[in-house]
Parts: sequence; C-alpha cells; structure tokens
Amino acid sequence: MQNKIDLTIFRHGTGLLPSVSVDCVIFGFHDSQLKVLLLQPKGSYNKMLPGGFVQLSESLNEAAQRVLQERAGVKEIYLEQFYTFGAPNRTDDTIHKRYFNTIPIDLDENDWILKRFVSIGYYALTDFTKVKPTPDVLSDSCDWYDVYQLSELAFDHQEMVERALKTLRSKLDSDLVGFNLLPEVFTMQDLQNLYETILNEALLRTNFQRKILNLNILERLEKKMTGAANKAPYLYKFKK
Amino acid sequence: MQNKIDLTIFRHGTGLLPSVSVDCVIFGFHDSQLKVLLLQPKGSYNKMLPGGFVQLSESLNEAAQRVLQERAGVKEIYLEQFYTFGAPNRTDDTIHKRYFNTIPIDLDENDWILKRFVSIGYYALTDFTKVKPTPDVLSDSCDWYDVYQLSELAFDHQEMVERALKTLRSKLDSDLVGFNLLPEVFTMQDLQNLYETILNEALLRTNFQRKILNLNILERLEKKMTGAANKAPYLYKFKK
DNA sequence: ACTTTATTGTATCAAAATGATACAATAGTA
DNA sequence: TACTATTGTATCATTTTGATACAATAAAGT
Repeated sequence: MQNKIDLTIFRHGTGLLPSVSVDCVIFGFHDSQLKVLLLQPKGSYNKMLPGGFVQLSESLNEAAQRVLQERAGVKEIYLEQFYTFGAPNRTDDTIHKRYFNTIPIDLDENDWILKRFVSIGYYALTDFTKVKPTPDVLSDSCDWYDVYQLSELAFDHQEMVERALKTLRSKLDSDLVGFNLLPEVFTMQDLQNLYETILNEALLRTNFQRKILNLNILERLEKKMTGAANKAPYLYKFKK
Repeated sequence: MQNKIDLTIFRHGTGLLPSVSVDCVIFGFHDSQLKVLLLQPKGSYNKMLPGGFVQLSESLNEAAQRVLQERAGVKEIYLEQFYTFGAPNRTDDTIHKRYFNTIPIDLDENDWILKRFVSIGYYALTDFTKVKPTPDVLSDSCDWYDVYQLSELAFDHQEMVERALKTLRSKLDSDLVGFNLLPEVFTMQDLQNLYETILNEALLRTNFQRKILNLNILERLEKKMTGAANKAPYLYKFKK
C-alpha cells in the first residue's frame, strides 16, 4: 500500500531541466569507519545515492544542495562537483524503467525521465553526528553505510562512490578545512583516525602530528579529561 | 549570403540528448606560446570553443571526440573531462538566442536548444604541428590563439578556458605521458619550455632535467645536430 | 688550427621535507 | 606509590628540493 505522494517534481514541463540530474555522495565518519549516505528506495531494489533533477531557475550546486535536503534531510553542507556521468546506458535501461514504475505516477512513454540522462556528481565529507538522515517519501530509509562494505547499488552509483572516494583522497589535505568532518572539538588521534580511514592506510603518529600542526589550521584548546589511564591529549578545533 | 547547411544536427527529436552539450578546450604549444583552439562563428560574434550536442547513442567522451572532429577537424585526441558548467543563465539568454538566430534554421521557440543547457567541459593538450584546424560550416575560421592574450569569448567559454588551464597545470606531471604535446622527438629544452609556458613561471634548468629524468618516462636518443653554436643536446622521446 | 661563445650534462653542496626512533610527561589504575 | 598506556616533543637519518659550479662541445670568429 502506497501513500499519496507529491510527485510533481517528476513531471515534464514543470520547470525541470531535461536529461540532467545530480547525485550526492555524502561521506560521514564514525567509529573509525568511513560511511556513505544511501537511500533505500520503496520497493526492494538496490540502495541509491540521494539524487534528483535540476530546476530551471537554480544552478547545479543549488540543485545538489536542495536535492540533498529534500531526499535525505541534510542541509547546509558544502558540496563539490567531482565528475559527470553520462554512459548511454546508465539510465535508459530496464532497471531504470523498473525503478520509475515503482513510483505511482503516470509517465508518458516518451518522457525524458524514462530515457537517458546525464548525472553530475557532487560529494562532501561531513560530521556524522551533526546529520540526521531523513528519508523522503520515495524511500523506506536513509542511512549511513560503511564505504568498504557496500552491497550492490542502483544504476552506476557504485562507480560514483568509487570516484568520489578517489577525489576525496586526493583533495584531503587541501580541502581539509572546508570539510565539516569532525565534531567542533577533537583530538589529534581523532583526526589521524579520520585520515587513516579515508586513505585506508596506517600513518606514523608523531609525523602525522608534526605535519598537521605545520599546516597551521588548528587551534589548540585546553586539555581534555578523557578518563583514560594515560596522559590527556590536547583538544583542537579548526581555525576560522 | 549564406550557403545551404545541413543542420539536422540541431533538430529536436533527431537523436540528441536534450539540455546537454560538450565543449572542448584544446591546448596547443608553439613558439613558446600556449595556444587554444577557437572557432570564429559566422556573423561577427565572439569566438567560441568547439562544442556541440550529445547523440543518444554515444557516451560523453565519444561526443566530445566527434564534436571536435566535426567542428574543428581535429581527430584522435585523448580528451579528459574537467568540469561541468551549469549556471542557469549561461545559455538561456539574449546572447545565446542571438547566436542561434544567425543560423539559418527554423527553431521552435520552445526548443531546448534555445533554452538553458549544461555543458560538460573536456580538455586536451596536443602537438600544435600535428593538428590542422578546419572550420565547420557554421564557422568562418578555426585557429589557435595565445591563451594569455584572449579576447572576450562567447558564453562562459572564458571561464571554461581558465578552469581547463588550472586543471592542466595541476595534472601536468601525472598526465604528461598521456598528452601528445610535443613532436615525436624533442630536447630537454623543448620540454622545459612547455612546462614554463603552461605554468607561466621560470624553472631552474638543471633541477628540471633531474626531475624529469627521475620520472623515467623518457627515452634518450642519439645526439642532435642543432646547427647552434654550442654543445648539441640529446634528443628524447616518451617511453611507451 | 686555435680561440671564443653559448649551451648542455652532470656533480656537488645547502636547505627543507619526510621517515623513523627515543624518551620524558602524565591521567588514571593497581 | 608504582605501574600502564598514550601523548607531546626532540632528535637523527634519509630523501627531496633549491642553488651553484664546472667541464664538455658544436659552431662561429679569427
């Protein structure tokens, strides 16, 4: 049984840019795991990235922001474009049509939504704890999944995650400050954990500390009372 | 007076992907100048990058290759996607309509070609001497222009060139082998010239040589008889 | 034929960045 | 009070990078 759903967003001629969509790869970090935000669409198909279409009045970046908010309840995240996916068969195929047929809406057989479109990929790295994933009406759930343990995803979304991860790794140092990747306040170990999880390799603690401190992007706060049986580490936060 | 032109490519419903285009930023290198390939469209408007639309049957990469061949006569170049441009007003504006009105074709007022579309930018760096720029029927000329001396370009093509150049710079080392940037055989000075032109900064000759040789991507050939009054430099070519 | 000139190939040294190890400091625990 | 685990920092070796020196040499000048 399906609820009534406002699907005007999918209608042709309602101010959407034909043939174009955006998809968001949102990385989160928790329990030393790198997570990615996925929707479980209604019906029992593969999970997918939060994505949607572009309104004629908005830029691609704005579309990505809006789509992320509408479909996953995530707002105010700085998204960056990383690649545009346009293989001819990436959407104009059986799987895709099957997906749209699970949505209770009449679509013209010639509607561009049922045909091929190109998707512009955006990604972000965000503080896991600050985001409350909220599924939209088309989805049963919206949750975090371990990037290194993903089941098969819908369409070419697996490839999207892989390429986003590659981009994330290469931009980690330069874009570090831009990412809202940790709680307001954190220890050096937290940050190293994050790095190691993203890069999927171990780093030398002492040299990592030196490197990060030399970047001059952290502000050192007073000490932390961890409750652990060892010297209490400093707390840091990012400089403005 | 305008010749008869086959413009079926611009018709709606002829197998084109709506709202999507590709544009190619082709860099060439000659006389210590970094050049970019531009078309002078018929009518007296600003020059533009070779660009066009995507057929339903082809991938974005294939579209870029084909468009480049059709519009500029350049073929067999390895193109790489660098960014997708989608500002809402980048095409759906007066300038854009004026441009398409110079083309002798009846376009439905509602045709997507007259509206907004998104353009996927591709770039390449190629051997200036191996390319014979050939304008298509829509253009008066197709030629190389100094990247650092560009006049105003059509649409957002100036921004495209800038961003492509930025990408080129950042990928120069890693993608060097992939580019067909120099003649088959060249000297170390030729290569340094290329680097300096792209990066727009002077490099220390001795250290440049050391760095490049350490990359192990060059094969050293026999000596060159330059005819210059100095020690003859080695010739190199890229390893396969 | 010898010298001069411009440029090339390589060596060398200094400085900076990076990798690896040592060790004292300390919050909690035994 | 001693012990344990982890932290912050110092130190040294290694590698990379920046800068300079210099011998080799193709052609031109004399």
